[in-house]
Amino acid sequence: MPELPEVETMRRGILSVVGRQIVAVTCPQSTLQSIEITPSLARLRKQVCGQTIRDVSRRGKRVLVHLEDGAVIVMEPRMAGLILLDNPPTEKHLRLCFHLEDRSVAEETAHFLFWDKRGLGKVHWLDSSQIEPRLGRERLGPDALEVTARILKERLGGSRRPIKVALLDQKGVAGIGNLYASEILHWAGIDPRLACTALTLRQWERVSCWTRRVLEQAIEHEGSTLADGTYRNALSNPGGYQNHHRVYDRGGEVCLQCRAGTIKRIVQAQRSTYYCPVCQCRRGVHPAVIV
DNA sequence: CATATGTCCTGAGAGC
DNA sequence: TGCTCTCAGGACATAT
Repeated sequence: MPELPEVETMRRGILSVVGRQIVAVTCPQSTLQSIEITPSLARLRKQVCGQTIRDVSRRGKRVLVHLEDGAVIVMEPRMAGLILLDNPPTEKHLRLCFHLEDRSVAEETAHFLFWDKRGLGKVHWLDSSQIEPRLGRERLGPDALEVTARILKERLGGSRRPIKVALLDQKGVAGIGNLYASEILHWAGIDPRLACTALTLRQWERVSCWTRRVLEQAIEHEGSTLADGTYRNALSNPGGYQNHHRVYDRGGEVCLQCRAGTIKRIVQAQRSTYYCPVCQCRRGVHPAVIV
């Protein structure tokens, strides 16, 4: 579930590791299958031990830990991964521990952790020459916090796919996932089934505007912790944006915007989409552009 | 080329 | 109670 707001919250949560040196990487005992580490755990260890962390950045839904030699550790939480300073929800799902040099200051963390309940997450070590080909514009679109109407129309406007499905494609725009795609389109008042080719510039303006607003608001609330309780910030505290959801997982409930419509759940590209048929469906739209 | 579908993985919850 | 089944959706591989 972690999307841009959750991943950004994790990034901010571990910023205190900047300036610290990694001294060891351990793979805590687990009865579960190991997550994918590339090129390998041995190589990761060899390359990062002794390196000082220069920065922690984010690209879409990935966190990049920048090392002094120009390489990066890329952490992908995917569905159920967390990047933590402490207090993992379970010991069982601890996948990687990056140990930091001991400064003998009790308040300072001695490590940061990669925890993953389902094992779908990934950790990569990339040298400086691999960063652009793996994470550059050819592979991932511009960050969703930086989109404009012009960028959206340029990158998605030619697609015949429904707008909701196109927003999930990380090659178009990076950072939007299933939850926020529904939320953004609800605020923008746009039918999730509408083909990208049918959107007007005015509608792209609404999408870009609400993309930034919804994601920024969600970051302010430190992301969304759903009913399963999996998502946590770096200190293992839940987020708060779930209390502000307008449509996601609210199928059958009354629309909080118009108080008239009932939130509908449909499936698009094997994923749930939630929307309000009153707020988000314009009369007079030709049926052919609803895909 | 664009778009669609299958796959990985575990835990939660439903139904019997 | 404990079993089996289905579902959740990130990103990418493979198919159309």
